Amino acid sequence: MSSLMSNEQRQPSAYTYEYPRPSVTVDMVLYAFLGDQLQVLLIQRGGEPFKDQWALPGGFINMEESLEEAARRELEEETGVRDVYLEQLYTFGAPDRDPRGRVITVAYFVLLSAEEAAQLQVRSGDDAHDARWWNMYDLPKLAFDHDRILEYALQRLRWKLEWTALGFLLLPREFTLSELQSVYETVLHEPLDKRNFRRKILSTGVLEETGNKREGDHRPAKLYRFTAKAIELEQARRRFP
Amino acid sequence: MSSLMSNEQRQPSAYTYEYPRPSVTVDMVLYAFLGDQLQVLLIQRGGEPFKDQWALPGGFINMEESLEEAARRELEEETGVRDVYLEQLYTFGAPDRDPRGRVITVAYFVLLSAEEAAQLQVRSGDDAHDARWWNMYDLPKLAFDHDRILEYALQRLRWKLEWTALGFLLLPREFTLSELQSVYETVLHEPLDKRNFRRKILSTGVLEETGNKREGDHRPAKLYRFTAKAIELEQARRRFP
DNA sequence: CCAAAAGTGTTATGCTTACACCCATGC
DNA sequence: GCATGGGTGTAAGCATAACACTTTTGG
Repeated sequence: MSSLMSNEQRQPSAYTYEYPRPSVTVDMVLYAFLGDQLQVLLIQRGGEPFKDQWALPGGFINMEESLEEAARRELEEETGVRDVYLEQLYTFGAPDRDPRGRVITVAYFVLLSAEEAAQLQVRSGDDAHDARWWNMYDLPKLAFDHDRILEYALQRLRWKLEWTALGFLLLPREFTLSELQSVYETVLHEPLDKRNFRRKILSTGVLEETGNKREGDHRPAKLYRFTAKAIELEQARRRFP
Repeated sequence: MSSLMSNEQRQPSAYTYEYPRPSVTVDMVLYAFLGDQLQVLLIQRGGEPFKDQWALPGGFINMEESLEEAARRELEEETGVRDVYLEQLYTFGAPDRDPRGRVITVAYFVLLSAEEAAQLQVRSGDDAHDARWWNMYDLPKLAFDHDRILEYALQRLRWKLEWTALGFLLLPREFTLSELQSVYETVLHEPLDKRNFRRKILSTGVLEETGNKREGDHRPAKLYRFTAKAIELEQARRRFP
């Protein structure tokens, strides 16, 4: 169980263990709401395997950081963003999910506000030669088992919006109720009644008016922000018993 | 990224990698409902670290099995039970959670019926010298970060019973409504109204009468079983929007 | 004045909750 | 016959869902 380095010569590339060990990575599903669409950030792989195919951003963990620290570090290295909403999603570990060998990945789930998505700039790293946002409902073929990870992430996102008021995490700091409704309709993939939506979301007390208006082509709309208590308030009423 | 063995001499204990790798384990939280109490199976460690302290059953994954296969294999090796309700809980990977080095654990969550719990027999393995059920609300000091894992597992179990009708997974194949209510009250840690509980649980259609009665000290009680559709029916009504 | 999006109330229905007494059996 | 747990119904309050028109602005 000891994690000794090779004791003959201190060469790089020499970590020797009594039993075989898997590699462990973190992969991130970054969601943003841009151009009235639910978008996911993918990178195009620059090397084998799956060269030129699209994949989730991510990378190997370091030995001295926690899993969440690894996710936040990779996120900052690859996109420059920090202090975002992030939670662990699921751990994928089928033995054949990576042709290079046994690689277990801990998937994370990130919701970016419009401001965070705008300031994001991809540092095309060593093994990525492109990166861009994709419409969640029109994705390319994906490397590894990343299609399964995205399917799972969409389930989680839907669950979140069905049961909590966290949809505003995907919007700018100030937003209109119509914009918020658009997020819910896009994620849940169904139309919603405007009056019922407004009544329900306002009744939770997580939103407050900013006093400002969104000027546009037509009648200006009131702007809202979410209140401090909103994020931890993942309130949901119970079904049982 | 290659997982070559040492090429000098083919000794056991020689797996050499270019970069350091963590060990990966699975740990299992086994719940059963015994003696009107919510119980958790713990093993007493026979070796260092945390010698003689209580811990969750679990073990290292093999290279050719998936995470869930590893969990089911360990479960069968350590307790003899198979084909149980099992789901992935969360992955714990703080760098200092194991004093022997970097060990990441994927925690699993198991619900045992009364029959499964009864047939369970612990094969005291190499590093366990005792094993027994503990009341979930009166646990000993635990090894590693297993107290955090159990806290998380209890949250998940509560969530499950609040939102689904899966409480019967902890009972025998035939059970009375009072027994089922007792499971809910114990897990949720609050008293429930008998009439409302019965109406609600019966209205879901996941239960059916077996026609048999539980004979006992007093008036015999009708016995129920869950219907086939019950397990996948993790129905819950939405809060938003 | 026209187009476009913002904003607003009411009603019917069904679910939730609170609450108390009789029933069947063993001893 | 009494102690014990099994079994049952109703009414009030609340949340939900369905539904259409007026308001405000820009061009």
